[in-house]
Amino acid sequence: MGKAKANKDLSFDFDFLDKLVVGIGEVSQITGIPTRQIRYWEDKGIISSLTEEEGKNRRYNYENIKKMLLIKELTDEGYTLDASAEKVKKRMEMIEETLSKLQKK
Amino acid sequence: MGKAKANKDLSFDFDFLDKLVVGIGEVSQITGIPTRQIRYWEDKGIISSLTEEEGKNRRYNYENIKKMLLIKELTDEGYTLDASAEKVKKRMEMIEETLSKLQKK
DNA sequence: TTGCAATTGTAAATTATTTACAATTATTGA
DNA sequence: TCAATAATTGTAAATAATTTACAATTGCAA
Repeated sequence: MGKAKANKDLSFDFDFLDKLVVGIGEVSQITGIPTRQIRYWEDKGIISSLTEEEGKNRRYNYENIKKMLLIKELTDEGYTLDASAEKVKKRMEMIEETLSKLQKK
Repeated sequence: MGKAKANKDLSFDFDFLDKLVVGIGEVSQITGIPTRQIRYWEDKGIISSLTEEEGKNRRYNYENIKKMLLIKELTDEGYTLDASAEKVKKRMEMIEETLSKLQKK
């Protein structure tokens, strides 16, 4: 197997992450955050979902999920929810910057 | 922002992919393969899901999804379903090898 | 102990998925 | 061409998962 081929398969994962959209149950499984808590955070405006029409199931992309994981990290450390959300904003910007660089490559 | 920090955030994505488990609706959105077709492929034994109990909703991990995408690629090229499945086996091994190397790092 | 932040509980309605049976549409070799 | 097989698609009824809304509970700091 050539190294070039392996890299091709891998770089594709950034397209994959881009398409990745999952429901609240999956997010809960992935992050360990209860669905009830995810909805609460959304009610509070801390996070957001992609869902357009109300009544339809919530959909989250990679960025949303990443954000939840970061917030969870910080609240576990002892920060309040609002403080965590504030801090996460800055980290999110970093991540986006990193990802966009890698996508271009 | 330090480069080290960015790398840390990124390497975390391999853990993320590991935890990633999604339902059939999401897989359909991500891959563009209709849910009906995904179930058909599963019936035929071409792909598999993680679901243990029957009647419960199907769950797919990253490997499953990747496999579907590869099969779709090949059938679109004109290969039969069985031939595609055969070819994909080998490519899957490559991908796993690549991923496991990156996870260790 | 009061007030607020944060989380959790749950019922009824709705949305999404499952299974099972069947029909339809290519494709291929005789 | 035609028959056989591959591949996909349709759908109804049952079940699983999610939504919203109203409320209760828990934890913590002033």
